[in-house]
Parts: sequence; structure tokens; C-alpha cells
Amino acid sequence: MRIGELAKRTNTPHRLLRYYEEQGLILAERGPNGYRRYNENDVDRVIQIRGLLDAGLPTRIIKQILPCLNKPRNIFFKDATPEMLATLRFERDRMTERIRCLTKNRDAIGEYLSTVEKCRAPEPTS
Amino acid sequence: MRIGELAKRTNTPHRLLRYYEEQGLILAERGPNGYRRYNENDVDRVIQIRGLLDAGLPTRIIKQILPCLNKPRNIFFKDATPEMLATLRFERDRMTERIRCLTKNRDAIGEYLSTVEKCRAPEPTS
DNA sequence: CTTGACTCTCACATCGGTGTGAGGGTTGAG
DNA sequence: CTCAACCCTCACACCGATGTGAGAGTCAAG
Repeated sequence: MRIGELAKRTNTPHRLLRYYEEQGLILAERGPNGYRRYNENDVDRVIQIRGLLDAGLPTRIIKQILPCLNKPRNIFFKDATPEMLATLRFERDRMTERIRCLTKNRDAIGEYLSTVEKCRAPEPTS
Repeated sequence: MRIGELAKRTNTPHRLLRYYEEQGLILAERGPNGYRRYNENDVDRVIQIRGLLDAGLPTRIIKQILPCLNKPRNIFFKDATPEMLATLRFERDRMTERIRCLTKNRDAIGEYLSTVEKCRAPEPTS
């Protein structure tokens, strides 16, 4: 598929797809006319990228962790340098901390909401 | 305490504490000399703010949800407008989505790491 | 052939969070 | 008194993610 379709299916502006490519997060083949060609996998990949960006990870880190993820477990074992592994552990722990923080605050919001609802319920609106 | 101590205890540059104040996330009393005075609660509050920022929430949203959180459940029930409640639900769901994404990717990193470790273990380094 | 929808590259703009420094007041220890 | 270590405000700079638009090529439908 071409960039327009990918943009629609991932709900992502063209501009950002090109940006992600520039940052090395996705790579697109080119048709003879110079147009980018994407495949089905790219849809999930872009969605994943956007999710991680939204969760506060910078492209630099996403680029490092993406190759180690959701792959048919074949590659990426030779070039796993100690520094790389350390980075991965560090980011994994950082993500755990983010999850902890988000969960705590989300639950607090939920609790607040249900409290409010309880206060409102006995008093019918009309 | 003054800004320096808060900065040290929250591991946050002065600049940002002033920025958070400017954005309405914290509010500091002022001593007669104009110096900001903080209390113990502000330590946790700043840490919480930083956690949320790191998890991708903008100050604008943090400002909205903070008053509904970790409070002695007393206030903030009259001014809970329907729009406000809708915002809260929306952000809560967004946070849930972030948690889902982070968890999935963190676990994938963990899996990768343990796979690598398993490959390395049987082969002593020396 | 023409037109409109799509694509390309390039470049400048914006926005939020953060860094940095200038210029100046306050305060406590020596 | 003086000096160091704080604090203040203000303002400009940076960086990463994103918006926007100009200028030009491609291509299918009419």
C-alpha cells in the first residue's frame, strides 16, 4: 500500500510517517516512481510506534527496542552488545515505573469517578 | 522548605519547579522576602507530576486530574461539571491504553532479555 | 490531453518541556 | 563588613514531535 492508505489505516498524518522513516523506525521500499510502498505489517508497527511515543518514549529509544520485539525470534542475538542489553534493562525498568505511576493515578481517577456517580445516583436528574 | 531543598528531594531542577507553578500544578506560599515556601506534601506532588509528565501526559491534563486525586475526599464535587467528568473518563481510558501498550512492550523486552540470557548462560565467558 | 488526487522533497513554523544565563536581592557564617 | 550560597524574575535558546505549505512529478479517469 502507499502512504495515503497507511496514513488512513493508522490514523497518522503523512508527515509523521515520513518522520518515523527519517528516524529509522520504519523503512519503506520504493516503487519505480519513487513512491513509498508499505506492507500489512507496517500498520501494526506504526500503531505500536505511536503508542510508545504517546507513552513518553522518544524515537531514539523506540528505535533501539523495536528490533527486539514481536519478531519471529531469529535475529538480533549476535549484535546484542552488553551496552545494548543494559539499555534494554534500563528502559524495561523505566517502563515498569511508568506503568506503576499510570496505574496508580488511573485508579485514583476511577475511584473519584465512581464516588461522584454514587453521589449523583440517588438524585434523579429530572 | 525552600525551593532548593525541594529541588534536591525531588531531583528536579529549580527551573521546572517554577515552570510547574506557572502552569498551575503546584502553588507555593511566599515568605516575606519573596522566597517560595513548600511543605512536605509538595515533595510527593512534584514526584507525581514528574511521573505523569514522563508517562506522556501534558501539564494541561495533569492540572485537571490532580485536584481529584489523593486528596482527603472532601472537595471537588460541586465543580464536577459534566464536561470535566467526560474529560476524566477520557483520560482514564487513555491511561489504560498507555498501560496496555507499555505492558505489552515491556514484557516483550523482558522475554527477549531472558532469551538472550538463556543463550549466554551455558557458554562461560572465559 | 487535461484535470484532480495522489505522491515526492524541502523548509520553515509551532508547541511543550527543559537548559542556561544575566542582573539583582537576601541571609548566615567568618 | 564581606563573601558564599541561596533566592528572585526575565528572557532567550534548544530539542523533539508535529503542522503547514510551496513547488514539482505520477497516474487514472474523463
